[in-house]
Amino acid sequence: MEHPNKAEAHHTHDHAGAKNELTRNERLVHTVLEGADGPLGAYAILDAVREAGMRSPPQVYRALERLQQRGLAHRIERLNAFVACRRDECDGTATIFAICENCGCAREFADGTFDGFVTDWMRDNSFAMRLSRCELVGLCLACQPPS
Amino acid sequence: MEHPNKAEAHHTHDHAGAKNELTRNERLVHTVLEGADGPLGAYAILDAVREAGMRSPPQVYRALERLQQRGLAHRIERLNAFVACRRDECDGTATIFAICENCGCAREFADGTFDGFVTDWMRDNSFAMRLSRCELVGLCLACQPPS
DNA sequence: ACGCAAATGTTATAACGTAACAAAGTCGCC
DNA sequence: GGCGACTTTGTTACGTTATAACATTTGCGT
Ligand SMILES: [Zn+2]
Ligand SMILES: [Zn+2]
Ligand SMILES: [Zn+2]
Ligand SMILES: [Zn+2]
Repeated sequence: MEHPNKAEAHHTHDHAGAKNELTRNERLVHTVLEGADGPLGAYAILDAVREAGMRSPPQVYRALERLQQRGLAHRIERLNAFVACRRDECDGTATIFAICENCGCAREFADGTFDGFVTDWMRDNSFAMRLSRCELVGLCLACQPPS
Repeated sequence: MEHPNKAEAHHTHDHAGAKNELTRNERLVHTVLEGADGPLGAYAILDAVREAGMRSPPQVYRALERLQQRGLAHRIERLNAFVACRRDECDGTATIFAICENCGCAREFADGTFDGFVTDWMRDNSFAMRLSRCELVGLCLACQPPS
């Protein structure tokens, strides 16, 4: 049983500042994610940046990894896809997504009650948490059948 | 943007009852998961059941899908791996895992505070939830460096 | 110019998952 | 028993997602 994904959550500066420190490839990928209307798979991103000069999966995955470290992008585990973070204060350690099964939209938010639950649980159970991920799956308002 | 994973959460009977309704392949896969000391990837499961006669990935994935529907197994998104559920009342709609990055163990639990947060949020935001998944990532007690 | 570290580029391959179709088992019904 | 409908199983072949390993270039301090 071995493990991946040391990718997330280091720095805690604000997004505006972090965006000015991006390398060329990071900026390319981030721009694509910001312009997308929903989560994008790594290979969809690759297609979008190919003409700008990025041609192979490792280039995209590396950029994504660093964007996640800076809290500028998140991976949605359930979809194997990535989104740009639009919450300025977000450091990527406690994100929640509401994912629509019909249109594929993924709305990111944070919640104090959730944070409290997580904090309490890790204290009570001696678990040294590095980050938490919560994914709510269902239908967004626009996709629900008329009442 | 298209979507998968209609696999979860139908029936709500208890596990003991559900286990007696398993087909041959479902039972094989479930037995392997129950005997494992942590999450297993689909191909690891395949290796474990090969001598019993299951020889191809679709067979394993089909069994896993039906075990998940019955609440007898869960997929851990972050690990692309599967575990047997050990909570008798679990229907798979609101599971929480604490995942250790060092030893790979995944402890499943439920929590009333979390359920309340989820219920409130979906009411306040008109989101028709089908299921929720929460994955806490860090170090389990056994894997934490000595204080 | 030289040395070093970070970033980028490239190839090949590993790991995870599914579509599509064929064959065999199960069960009720005439 | 024979037939039809449905479920389960078996098999091939492929699609999608992710990473290992190594080469090259870039930026920068000395
Ligand atoms: Zn965020
Ligand atoms: Zn929707
Ligand atoms: Zn469970
Ligand atoms: Zn551990």
